Amino acid sequence: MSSKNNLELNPRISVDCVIFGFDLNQLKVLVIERSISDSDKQILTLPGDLIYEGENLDIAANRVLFELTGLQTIFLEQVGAFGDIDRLNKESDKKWLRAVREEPEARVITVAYFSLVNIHEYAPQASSFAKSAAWIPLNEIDELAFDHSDILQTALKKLKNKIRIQPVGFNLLPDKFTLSQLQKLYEAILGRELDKRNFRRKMLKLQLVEMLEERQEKVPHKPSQYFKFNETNYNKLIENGFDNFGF
Amino acid sequence: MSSKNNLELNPRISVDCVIFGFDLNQLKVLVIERSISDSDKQILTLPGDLIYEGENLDIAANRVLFELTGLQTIFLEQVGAFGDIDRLNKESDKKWLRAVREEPEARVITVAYFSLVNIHEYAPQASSFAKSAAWIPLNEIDELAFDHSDILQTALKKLKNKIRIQPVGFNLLPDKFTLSQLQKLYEAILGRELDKRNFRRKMLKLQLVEMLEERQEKVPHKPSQYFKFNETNYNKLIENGFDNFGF
DNA sequence: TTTACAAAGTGTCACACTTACACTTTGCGA
DNA sequence: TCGCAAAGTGTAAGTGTGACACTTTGTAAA
Repeated sequence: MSSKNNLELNPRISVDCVIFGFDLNQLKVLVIERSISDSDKQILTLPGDLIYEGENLDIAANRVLFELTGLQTIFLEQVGAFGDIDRLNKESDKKWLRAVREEPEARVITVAYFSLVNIHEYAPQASSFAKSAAWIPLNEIDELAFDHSDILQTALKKLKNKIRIQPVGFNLLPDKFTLSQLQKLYEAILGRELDKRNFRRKMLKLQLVEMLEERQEKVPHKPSQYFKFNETNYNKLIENGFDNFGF
Repeated sequence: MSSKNNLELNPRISVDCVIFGFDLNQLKVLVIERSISDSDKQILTLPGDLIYEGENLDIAANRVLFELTGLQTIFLEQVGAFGDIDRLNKESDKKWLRAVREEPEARVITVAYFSLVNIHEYAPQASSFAKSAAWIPLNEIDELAFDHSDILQTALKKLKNKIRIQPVGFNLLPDKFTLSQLQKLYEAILGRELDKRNFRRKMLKLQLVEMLEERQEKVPHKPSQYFKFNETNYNKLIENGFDNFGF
């Protein structure tokens, strides 16, 4: 088996992470601005890299995410594998690959993961590798390198589906939050507005949240109560889902 | 980079298929009984194999499925990637790998797909490679080789989730079928019994099915009407999903 | 101190869907 | 003609959804 042959036969494996964050207002995504050394051409990518020899996929995903952004100990859920033959074939992307990869022409199959984090607990730290990691609002991202737009869209679809049947928000919100903030999160994910009264009724009926004594201070309007998640019920609902599937 | 090093660095990629079939009574899964030449030791696996150089994942999945079972032109939906370091490390599995694979010790990451087929339209044909392909009732499968039990469970979970929000059955049932048969399918997937009247009401209200003129014949009881899927509404519901997500 | 502002918070009604439940019908075959 | 076995059918109580508008309250500016 020749070296060239071998190179083609055995694709490299990478992992890419779609990290959603919420700043109490907007849904954002963590992206890496990558540039070829001493040039100002930049490409925007999801945080990702090749896995190591003998490294489990989910461990690799956590490692790569940490190396590129400083984010750690995150629960990552798999989105799927993306392996189209031409996924790295855009000319603008190949330039970057040639500058950085040992075997820039090699086929790479990537396994994508996604997660939700509280944006304020996780200020990304750009590593030396990436020029910078940054939170970008979902609706301001127009093009990512490689097939990363595709990966992002698939992850977003998964998140939208997830929110139908499981509670979401524990990882995206601070310990105490207002119901309006939780509602904004749902609206950001679902991409449409919800009725305030109906939303509150639902959340309280599910006993997903509990009212705290504390309320907002120094806001120029009626201060809202703070709530916290009821962890027991939250986890129960994660297990069982909260719709009845129509039967 | 040494050859050995290279072998470890670059995992092989395979695809595995979880094919669900329904015989109007039970949910079954297509498995391959694989044996090491002239021995009677057998292992049970999902249909799967290594992908070719330069072959897209979903095309590989269709090819491998066809080669092993004769099934063709099937819509395959991705389940995910399975890449744990020790997924091929059971001693009983390694024996088979050593007999069949060029590099039996190489790491293999697999991408799993699943699909639903009408069991009567797709009688699997064992190829020369596999000793035999067979439909086995879901509840009679106790152990599969490698991590294939894990893959099967993940695919089943995906199917259960899918059925909540999308119609299912078009591919699993013959052109004409009775509502009891459709109900049995749902019960098989969900793993619990459903109320006959409520089930019918729901299916008819959704306009998912249409009553045909024809009815059963020569059954030793009141013959049932045959129904067919309303393809337009079926596809519409696949697009939009049929629950309201609670909001 | 009064006033304006801005977001919080609250209730109801009509409607649709879900759940639980038992008897009658019908064609075949003995 | 009788028995069987599965098909087929209706209703009532309860629960969730969707649409809708006004009052409350703390802050900050006048």
